[in-house]
Amino acid sequence: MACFSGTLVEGKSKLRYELQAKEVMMLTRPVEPIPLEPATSTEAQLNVRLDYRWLDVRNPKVSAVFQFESWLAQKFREYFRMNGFVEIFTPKIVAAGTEGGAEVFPVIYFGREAYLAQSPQFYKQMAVIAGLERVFEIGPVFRAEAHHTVKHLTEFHGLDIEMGFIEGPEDVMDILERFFRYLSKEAEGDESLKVVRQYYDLSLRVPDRVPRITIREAYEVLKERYNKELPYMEDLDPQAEKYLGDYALKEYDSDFIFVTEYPWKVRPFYTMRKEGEPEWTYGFDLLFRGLEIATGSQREHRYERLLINLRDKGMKPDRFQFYLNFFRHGAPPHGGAGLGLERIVKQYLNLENVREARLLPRDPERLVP
RNA sequence: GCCGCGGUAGUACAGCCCGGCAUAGUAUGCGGGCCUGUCAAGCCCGUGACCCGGGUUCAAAUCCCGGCCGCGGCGCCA
Repeated sequence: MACFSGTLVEGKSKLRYELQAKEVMMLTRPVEPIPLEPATSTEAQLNVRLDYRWLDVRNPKVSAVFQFESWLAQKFREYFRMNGFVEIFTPKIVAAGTEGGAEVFPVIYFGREAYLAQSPQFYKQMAVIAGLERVFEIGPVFRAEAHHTVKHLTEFHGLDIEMGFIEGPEDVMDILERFFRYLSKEAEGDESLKVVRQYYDLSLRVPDRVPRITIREAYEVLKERYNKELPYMEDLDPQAEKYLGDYALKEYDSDFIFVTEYPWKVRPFYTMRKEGEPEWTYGFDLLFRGLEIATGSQREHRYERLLINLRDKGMKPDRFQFYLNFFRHGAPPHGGAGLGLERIVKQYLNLENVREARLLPRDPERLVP
């Protein structure tokens, strides 16, 4: 690595300029030839690039991803603070997983069993109940699922929001929708994104009204337009998500679509069930170009109902007593959502793999560098 | 976790199906040279590899088994 100083003059080279060096300072001398050429690093396979990430990211096209990610996180913070949300910082070492399932990483905490937080879910709700009213957090989340896909990481960054005194899940969707509209507008003119724009198309289709369809409507659309039949009351599969992304684009000129009123059986116990139709919920997903980037819902804020929900899920209330306690002294109607930072970046920049949107990705096999 | 495909120089590929006909090929990189205001390009020379462990066979990069790793899909999910 070296530092050159001199005069930049016009030259005959491809770049049209050349530096007439007056001084060359050798900063450090490599101990071996470079294994990955920064200028062409993206021609190598992703796993090789990740092995030599410090070289790969010297490629301006790669570094642009992280400049954009930094910008995006900043805009998230900016937008929600602007709207009265308070940034919170919740523990990542926790006593229980959100659903109490096996998808958490166990850690030994002074001889006791603890886990790496798979979401700030419980604590952001607590913060709302505590009177912070509207909160958000940007923080790491951990998932111990052995996924081998282009959209899963075992460690990623969650963009979480939670808001109190809502009228319904629409309030949460409204603000998410507005956030992406804001993002799109900001991305258009931002000078700091100049380099990023050289490599990536930053235009976003966010119509005045982002489509919202119930999952029951989605079943119909899938069946009629795409000849894709999903079992009733089941979750969308990846192909279905892609179809719905296509549907949103063609029918609404939108990169986004909300799918609402998910079945109770595929949603966590803290989700509020639909009034009069307890088999359905006020839970929704947000699809961005056919990929789930956010999950949200109105939460159940009534203590007795939470107990019923837990029982219906076959879960032991005592394991979640610390969480249930939050609701013992009154809780406002509230709701929120969790978004995946890397997934948003992946979809926004049309990257092929979420790993590209993470400086040092962790997956079931990769632990270094 | 399950299924499919794969693992050959620093990198990207070919060869493997039909085992010996290979001193394992090509491109690029790297080292040197020629050429040339410089760089790049072009040309020449050189450098450097069969994932690991078993098995089959006279003979394995090539066939079989196991492991590890990689890619993708699924389940699941942000």
